[in-house]
Amino acid sequence: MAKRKSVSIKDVARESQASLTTVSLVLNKRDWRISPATRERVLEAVQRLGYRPSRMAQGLQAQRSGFLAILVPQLRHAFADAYFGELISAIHDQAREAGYKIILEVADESYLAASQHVEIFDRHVIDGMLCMGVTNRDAYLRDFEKGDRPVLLVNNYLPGLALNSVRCDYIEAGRLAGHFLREKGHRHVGLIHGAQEVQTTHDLRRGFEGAIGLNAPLAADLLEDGLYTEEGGAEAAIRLVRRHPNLTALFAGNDKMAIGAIAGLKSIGLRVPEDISVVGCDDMHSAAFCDPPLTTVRTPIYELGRRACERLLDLVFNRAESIQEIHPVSLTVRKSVAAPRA
Amino acid sequence: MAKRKSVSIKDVARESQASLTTVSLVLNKRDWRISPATRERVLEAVQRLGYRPSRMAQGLQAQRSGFLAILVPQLRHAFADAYFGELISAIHDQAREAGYKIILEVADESYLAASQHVEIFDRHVIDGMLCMGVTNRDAYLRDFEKGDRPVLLVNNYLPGLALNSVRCDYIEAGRLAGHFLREKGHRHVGLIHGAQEVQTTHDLRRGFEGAIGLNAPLAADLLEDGLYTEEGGAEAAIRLVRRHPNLTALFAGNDKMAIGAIAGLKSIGLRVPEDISVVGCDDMHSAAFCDPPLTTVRTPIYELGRRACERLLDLVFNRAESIQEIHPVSLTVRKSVAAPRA
DNA sequence: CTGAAAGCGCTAACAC
DNA sequence: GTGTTAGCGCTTTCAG
Repeated sequence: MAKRKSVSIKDVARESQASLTTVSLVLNKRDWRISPATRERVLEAVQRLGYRPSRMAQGLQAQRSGFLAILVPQLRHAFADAYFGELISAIHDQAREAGYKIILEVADESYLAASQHVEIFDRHVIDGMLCMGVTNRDAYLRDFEKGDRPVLLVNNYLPGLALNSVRCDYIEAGRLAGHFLREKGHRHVGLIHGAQEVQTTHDLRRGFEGAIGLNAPLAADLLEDGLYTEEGGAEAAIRLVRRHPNLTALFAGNDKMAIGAIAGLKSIGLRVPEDISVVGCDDMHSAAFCDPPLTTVRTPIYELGRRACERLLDLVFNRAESIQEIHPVSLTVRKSVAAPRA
Repeated sequence: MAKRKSVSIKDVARESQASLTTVSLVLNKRDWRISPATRERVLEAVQRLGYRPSRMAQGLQAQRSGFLAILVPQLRHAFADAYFGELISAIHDQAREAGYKIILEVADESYLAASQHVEIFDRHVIDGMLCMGVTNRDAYLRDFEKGDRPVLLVNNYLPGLALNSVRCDYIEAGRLAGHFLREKGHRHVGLIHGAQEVQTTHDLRRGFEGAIGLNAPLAADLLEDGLYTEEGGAEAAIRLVRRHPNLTALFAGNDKMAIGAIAGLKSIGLRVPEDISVVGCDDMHSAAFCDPPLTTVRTPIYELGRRACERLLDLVFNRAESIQEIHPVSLTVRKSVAAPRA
């Protein structure tokens, strides 16, 4: 591991018979007053020595690190998840175009106890932060309410808190699913929702309730928490149909639960969609690939991730003060919904 | 977005009537010669002002950034993948314990064309790099062969190149799968492999061939490329059974292809495992959740990721010169294998 | 057109 | 015990 002594701007200056200033000016295209000859010499030296400016030194000088953090909640294995993965991928792509790098932070208990989410700003490790998978219980988000740090929630929001947010319209998502099922003739439907502490869970339910032709909220015994997981979705589905054998359709708050629900229903001898229909939400890659292919509400996660990153940088560079964006959703029809059995 | 002027070590020095040195010494626990009274004053000032040392400035001084990169290949949406996700999660967890942060880099064409994979070192953005999902065609890896930069391949290796590597034993993985199927009585088996340019693909095949009781390599028409995807696995499975209706079992090089294969087989009216058995490789989370639950070779991905990160830091801190580690695998038996039909 | 010098925030020899 | 000072590598006034 031979320590390669890195070449600095000084070396370039010496080699090109120019001063530090001159080299810096040339490199930063502020060279409109530098003579072509000098510029050539500098550029040649840069080339020859393989000089690359240190980003740490530049950062120190500019008081900008060039990093953005993605904060994800503690999950079994946080990044092994298609939903988060797609967001992360999108954010990365967008950040790169802006010359920014992405760092990953997991907001687990010890992390928050040590106030790492704030320290990462104060220590100038990052210029901005995107928070994914937040819930109403994430008290640490209050630390960002003053708006003195560029922070933005991705695809969620917290009713009480004034936090920047870019998200999909989950009321409309629920409405689309409910409307589609009603049109197909379903009158007895159940809902497998995600965590109650996630605001979009409530939005989704409200939209759904309105669209299936209910004037009142869905009865509590037509709701089950599917924990956002396949396992949870499977168990929730089984509990629902055991309790209400006349159910003809289920709507799940995300595709993972929907896919789990299908597996669960099959495991107790029900056919999808012949005996019971299932609608998901997200339109993840795997939604097209389960059996039967899933009819689901498409929330444009990738596009949303890019947009969130774009807006965060607006915050970082003071091109925006505060952000609230709600993006439209649509319905992807596949094979998991049929008319109710006679 | 009020620009919060961050408090520096100077402010602390002034407030605590001490010098920069003293403050620095106290903060870095080199304070064995500082008087308790002074230390108290300093600590109090630090507390009161909410001082946090700038990591950029520290990095500049120490010539260490405190960042590690994870380099992943270009994928449709790179991070939306359970295999990579689990590795990333593991690496993150390990890095955190060492006070390191993880940055994500995607090795797409434009990235490599610009030699970003090298520049990120030269610009002191990172102290080390972990490469995931590499193939024999990744020519850029040669740039790391000299060993002057701390780089380590995760769960793969390249036969021709002298690169650090921490990986699972894929020869043994193939052997375990083959042996299990043979024990169950299978004599006509097919293999759905991953990309030929991935070295472990060959290891897996060699191990498999040996164990199913072949003296020669598997006939070419018993092999299909499943592209590491569900779709690819499905198509490969269908092609194999169409071509050889007497096949009683399939081995897939990863769980995604195995799950796809099961879906594909079902779609043409075959039952798993009654008509045909399927074995996967990885033991991902979803392997327990398909229908039927997948019998698969467990490659301890999470543990491997942590270990890879640990060893990379050994490289970074010159505690190791070069690294080659091969980790054991095991078999997880579920429901996707039965004895061949009579 | 070009260069000297200050300063970003921190650490560590080397005084005193 | 504590402070002075010289960098780490870069950008940017401000003078020539």
